[in-house]
Order: sequence, then C-alpha cells, then structure tokens
Amino acid sequence: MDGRAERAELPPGTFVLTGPTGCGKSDAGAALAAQWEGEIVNADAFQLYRGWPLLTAAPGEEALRRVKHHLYACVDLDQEMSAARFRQMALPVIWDIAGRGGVPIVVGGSGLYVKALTHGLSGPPGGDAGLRHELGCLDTATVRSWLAAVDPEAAQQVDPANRRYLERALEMVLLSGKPVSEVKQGWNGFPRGLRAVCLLRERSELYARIDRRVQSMLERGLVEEVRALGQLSATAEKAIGVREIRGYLEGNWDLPEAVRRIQQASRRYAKRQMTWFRRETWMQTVCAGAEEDAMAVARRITALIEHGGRTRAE
RNA sequence: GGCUCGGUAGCUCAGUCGGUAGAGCAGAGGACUGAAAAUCCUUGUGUCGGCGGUUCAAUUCCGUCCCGAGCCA
Repeated sequence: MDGRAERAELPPGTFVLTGPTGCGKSDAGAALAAQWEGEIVNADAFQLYRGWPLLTAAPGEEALRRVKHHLYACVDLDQEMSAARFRQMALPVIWDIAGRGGVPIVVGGSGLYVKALTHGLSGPPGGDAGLRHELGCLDTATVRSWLAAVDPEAAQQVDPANRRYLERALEMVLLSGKPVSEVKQGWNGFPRGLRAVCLLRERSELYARIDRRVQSMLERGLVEEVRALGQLSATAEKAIGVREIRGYLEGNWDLPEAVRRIQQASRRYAKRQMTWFRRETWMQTVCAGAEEDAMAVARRITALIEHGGRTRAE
C-alpha cells in the first residue's frame, strides 16, 4: 500500500526495453524473448487496461501465442492506475519469472512507470482520490495560494500554470504534514545488474510509422472499439484516440480529421517521450534502421548486452 | 481578351500613411517522483511573387510580367 514498504529490487538479469511509441518495442521485445527464453512484462500505462487492444497498439495475437506476456489487458477501464500500483503489480510477476529461471523483459514506453519500477518510488505519500476530488473543485488561484501558505518553497518551485503539479504538491504537503522538499527525495540509484535499452528511430521514420499505424488501427476497427467502450476512469479517458474518435461519432469532424488528430497527438507524445528518455542516461540507446526487422534489432540488442554493454552512466 | 481582388514564415492571415515585418496553427526545444498516452513551459528572418522605375531609403508608391480566384465578354 505504501511505496516505502516496497523494498524489493528487481531480480538480476531483468532487462528493460523502452522507447517512444511506434519505435517497434513490442516486436523487438517478442523477438528478444524468443531468443532468450524470456517473458514479456508490460510497462505501458494504457496497455495495462482491458478493452482497447487496437487503440493502444497492444501486441498481436500471434506474439501473445508465441511468447508469454504479462500485465496486458488486466485492469478494467473504470479503474484508476498509478506508477506505484504498477510497480506493486509488476514486481511479483518479474520475480516469479526469474524464479522459474526465465528472463524478465520489461517492455513499455511509459517513462514514469518504467522509472518507478527500476528506481523505486519512495518518500512522498500516494495519491488520495477524495482529496484530489476536493482540490479539483477549487480554482487555480486558490490552490496556488493554499500551497504558498503551507509550503512557500514548493509554491515557488512548481510552475504556477501547471495545475496538475500544483495539486500534487499540495496533496503531498497535506497528506504528510511536511514540506515537499522534506518528503521528496532524489531517485534511488540505478540498480546494479539491470540492463536497459531505449529503442529509437530516426525522427521522420518514427513519425511515418506512427502515421501508418494509426491508419491501420482504423482499418481494423478502431471506431467500433471506441464506440463500445464503457465507463472510463479519469486517466483512461485521456488516452490518445478516445476524444478524437468520439468527436467523429458526435459529428464534430469527419473521419480523416479524426485520424489526422490522432496521428498528431501520437507524434507529439513520441516527442515528449524522447525528451524524457534523453535524460535517462542509465539506458543504452539503440537506433533501429528503416530496413531492419524485429529479429535484426533483437540480435543487435543481444550483441550489445553480451558484450557487457555498459550503461551510459557507468 | 477586359475588369476586379489577391500573391507576406511550412499553413491561414495581419501589418507597414515609404525606414527590410507579426499573430494563430504546424514544427522544434525543455520540464517531469504515486493521474504520465497526463500536465506544463519556451520558441516566429521570411529574396513581404519576378523584373524595372521613383526615392537618401520600396515589402509598402508607379509600371510591367508571372501565378491564383471571381466577374464580364
């Protein structure tokens, strides 16, 4: 329940494969699993949810049959998720794989989730739904001055325009009774023995892949999938594609416009991911070539790891 | 063929009563510790369609040509 209680590290030999959407993580991960007798553990915040395989570009049936995949489609869409809860779910699964002598291969592009798993979340109190609801009803100026009153230092550090961060800072102070600076420590150190690769692609090629993938989602029935979605949690509601397809269903724009918007949102998301990963110097970087297939990428990653590839930080 | 209105940043446009120009969008860069596919920040030099002319100075005025839209033949 409390992140602090989670002292468990990742088992040695765990491998993490991350990268921006559309870079080919899932395919490369599956190819890797086949080569190493590994099992895939999902680290994608939205593929965790059940009910929208197309929208979230979940691994295909064939891959699911060939390689063991964990933590895909395992949470109902009306449930809230968090990086901490993900960590709690993932650790036992990963240890279980390792216990059976398999190689855990963590695959996913949710940077915060990956880092929560590899580096641990400690210190700050978790989110509180009731408090969040309460704070959500206040206007930004009120949240800002409340934070300034209880923790002037934090108020100065958090971007006053960033409602989300403002609320979170206030939440931390209210729940812990301490200033943010006292409760929020630096990230834990990089776990020894962990190998991690960030899979990249040349920008223009990555964007072309994203555009193509969205088009293919549509051809495989994206509209029907979104139409059939039931109650969504506040987080799930924000998935790229939900708003865009709904806008089409409600007649606000046509289908090509919806596709255009999904492609654009996805490209921007990929860009944000790359900004995040750029700072994660504990990972090695592999840039896949346009003509390289998943097997070839997996072979290169294997070679990199076997050559005792050092992380950039070491 | 004649007339009219346009041609300014990747796109849509504003503007300069003559002193080489600015918004929105797109794009790019950045931040990020329990909602992260979230949330937020920063960022606009371009032969002002071409060529001539007037002028100290033209994207701005004049001429002409090219391109687009519309109207008249």
